[in-house]
Amino acid sequence: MSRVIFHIDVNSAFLSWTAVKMLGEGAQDIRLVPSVVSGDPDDRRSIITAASIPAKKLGIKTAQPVSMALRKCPDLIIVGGDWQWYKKCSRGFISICRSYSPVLQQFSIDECFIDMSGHCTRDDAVTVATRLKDEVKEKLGFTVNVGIGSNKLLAKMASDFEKPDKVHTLWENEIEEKMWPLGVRDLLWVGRKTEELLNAYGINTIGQLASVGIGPLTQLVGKKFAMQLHENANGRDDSPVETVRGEAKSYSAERTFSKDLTDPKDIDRALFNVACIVAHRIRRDLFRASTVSVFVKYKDFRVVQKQCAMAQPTDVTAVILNEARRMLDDAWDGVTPIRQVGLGVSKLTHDNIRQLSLFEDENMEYYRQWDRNYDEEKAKSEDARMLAYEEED
DNA sequence: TCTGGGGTCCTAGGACCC
DNA sequence: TCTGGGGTCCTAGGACCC
Repeated sequence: MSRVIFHIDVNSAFLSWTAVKMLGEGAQDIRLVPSVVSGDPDDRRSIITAASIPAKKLGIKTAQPVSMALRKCPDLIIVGGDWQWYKKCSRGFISICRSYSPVLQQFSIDECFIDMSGHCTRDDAVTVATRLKDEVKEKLGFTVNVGIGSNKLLAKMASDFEKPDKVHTLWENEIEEKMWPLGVRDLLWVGRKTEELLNAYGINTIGQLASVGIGPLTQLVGKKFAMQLHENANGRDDSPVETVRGEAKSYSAERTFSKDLTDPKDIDRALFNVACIVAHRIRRDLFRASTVSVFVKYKDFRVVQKQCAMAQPTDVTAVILNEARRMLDDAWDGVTPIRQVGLGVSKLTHDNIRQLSLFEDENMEYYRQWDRNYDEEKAKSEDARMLAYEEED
């Protein structure tokens, strides 16, 4: 049976959302001038999260360092992000999409797929998609692109065509004309490394990739990835629109320093901070973790990672931090300057069985109380920020 | 020019078991 | 003492996504 899938993508999401918020505060519309959103506008090491179309026309792209963008456009407007506001915008956007079809898969904060099979036909798909996009614009004040196809891959490729505020189709009979002339990099799952590899073998367009046999492709990228690339380049994808989001498999947090650090005290302070954040998140989601990992990134971007399995799963900050400290000692020579430090947990479980251990740290109850205090403070400050936006409604 | 932060999945090698 | 082969788990590293 043939399906009708929409992929809906907010145009320059963080920038559009920030623009809507600033318009409400009486500011100019930053979408109409060269502007960007970045993590910390005052930090030269931060990178661009979203750029306006006028900024993109000057060669400013997402993921570029702010310092580089400033060279291209000295009077660039740089604004910081506001996560609570973005979540509110995202909820409004998803809720409108869901009213068109309950079979919805949220792909990220600003993208989703909906399965429109049964809600519209191929013939009126563009009309319905146009109505959806106009409804978002009218009710929420920002624009989206809608891509339409018979599967998720084609829909997603289609939404990436000309922006903003557009509806595009990519049906099977349009693949040759609309998709095959594109460079391989435009295909989902082909990043910089794979592009370089394919180019080195004379495979430059998606059409060329589509005609390469599985055998030669397997030699290049391995069997699993070869199968995926071959199917996708030919426009095939039978994955369903998944309405239930799977549970998280890992949590992590990292900090990049404004200057590379060598003082163990500074590095330990950062490790402490990320441990608090990660442990708080797993407690919030009622998880315990069995594996802790720590990583450092050096000046030259070389990354060293250590991971270890714990005797029993835990959600206690102090326990996680101690493992991380031990591994960091192992990973870092104590001399080489460090750019970034991170901590992650995985092997998550909801089990709440605490095995009695003869060697349980006698301070454990103190640690748990410390965590409860931390969680309370965190909840209070988050409620306060959220409330600021809820009151506007 | 000099590169954030948060995730997922895959691969390869070694340990260990049968 | 030396040998095959399969399965699983662990760790390290690397690719990709937004």
